[in-house]
Amino acid sequence: MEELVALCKRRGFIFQSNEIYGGMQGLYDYGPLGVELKNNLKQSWWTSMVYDRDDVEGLDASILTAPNVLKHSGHEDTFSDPMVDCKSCNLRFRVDQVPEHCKPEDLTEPRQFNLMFKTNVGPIEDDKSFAYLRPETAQNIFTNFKNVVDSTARKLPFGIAQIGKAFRNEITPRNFIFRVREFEQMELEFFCEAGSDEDWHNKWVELRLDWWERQGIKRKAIELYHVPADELAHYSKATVDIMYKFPHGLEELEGIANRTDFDLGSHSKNQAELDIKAKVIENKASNAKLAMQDLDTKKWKVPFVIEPSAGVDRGVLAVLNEAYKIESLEGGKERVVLSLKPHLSPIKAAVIPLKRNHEGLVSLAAKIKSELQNLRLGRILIENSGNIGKSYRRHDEVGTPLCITVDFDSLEDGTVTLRDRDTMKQKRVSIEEVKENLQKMLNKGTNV
RNA sequence: GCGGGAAUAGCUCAGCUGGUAGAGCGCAACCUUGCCAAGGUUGAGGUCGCGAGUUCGAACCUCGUUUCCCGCUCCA
Repeated sequence: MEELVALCKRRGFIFQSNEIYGGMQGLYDYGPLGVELKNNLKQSWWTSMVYDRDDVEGLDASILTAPNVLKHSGHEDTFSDPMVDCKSCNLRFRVDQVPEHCKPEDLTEPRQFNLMFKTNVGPIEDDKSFAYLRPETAQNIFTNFKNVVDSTARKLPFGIAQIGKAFRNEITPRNFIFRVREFEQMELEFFCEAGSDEDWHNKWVELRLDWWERQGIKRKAIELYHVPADELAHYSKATVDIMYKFPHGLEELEGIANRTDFDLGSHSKNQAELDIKAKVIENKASNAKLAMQDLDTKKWKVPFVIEPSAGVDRGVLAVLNEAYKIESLEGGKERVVLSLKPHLSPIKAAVIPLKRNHEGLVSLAAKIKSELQNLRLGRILIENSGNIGKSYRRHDEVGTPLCITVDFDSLEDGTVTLRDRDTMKQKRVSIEEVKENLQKMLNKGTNV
């Protein structure tokens, strides 16, 4: 883990937030290469979830969330607890659940552990004018359910996908970008008929495993965890966690939950008419019926929801960890390589003039760079640091799959050297052939 | 939140019993017809995480604090 953290900082993937003022716990910033990697991972998810399917719509909703939403979702009750620590047994309890053997003099003052961030909205600061920063992206998918159905004429089964920031005031952020207070989620809420929910649940577990494999996560580095009944979240009927062998241990990368009709039911008015299976609290604030009408029976039914919910930051960490390799070369040298899948690589290709201050080489390299960039395949970099060996190693370390070297022969015969990151093999091709080589490389192993 | 460890240049680290900071790599400029990180010359970077205290004098001692790591705890 430490090597990975050092590489991330040295090469501009991930920095500690607010570092020049001492840093802030549980917050990280993505640097020049990190933002590319993260965007590529999100794009791959969006492509596979929305573009490649015919039954999913996208959404990008607000982060600031009305208190009513998180009241009826159950978060206000489950995400906010006054806790005390017992100094003699070293355990923490909710104030109302302290066992008898803990003497009052051993207890600390109760402290509020509110996992949801609040912020003030509007000019007046009082108890009523606040909003929450959403603790998950799921809720405003549910609150937009009717909008999406009405504007797209969707029928069951169908899904709504969203990628976005979520915030949790974790007590102990830890393990680099694994557990942080501000993070990004990629969530799909897939709505289906009650009764078909278990089949869809199984299907989504398989689909998600496939996707992670296509991002370079080896199947044997993953274990499925069927969450036992007493550990299930308040909304869940069944949850399967995709556990990945992170550097710090086996932990959750994605959770696929069967949220039943809990959420749509909770956010609906006139619940008694809807035959809701989940236990929901009465809702007098909502003005909507989040249900679908059965055209045969004319009855309104609340769909069940299967939720594959993946952490973007955890995904970045997993992908980096899988790709990170140290190879031993002859002469006792070491080579650090990030064998990222090409579609995830922050830089798709580096164009390197063999001699950095030779005008002919540099301008030909710049021309090639600009032509490749126009293919819109991602970032192409002109690398002009002078020493060819160092340039190759540098790009190995940041995962650039292809290097294109312009030398003196290039000026004569219009050919360049292509160098492959994983095999270190080189081949000579004409400048015209570079494009198709690059394209072929990027198509290899993507989700398309 | 508790216990333990750590923080010195961009990175890795040195700095003896307190006497106002060093190395290698990296970086920048120039030179080098150079294809897998170790060619040459020159140069720019740090007040030693932050704040107090002790002392004639603190990177070094004391206290506090921030951040990171490990173990607990917590973890929709």
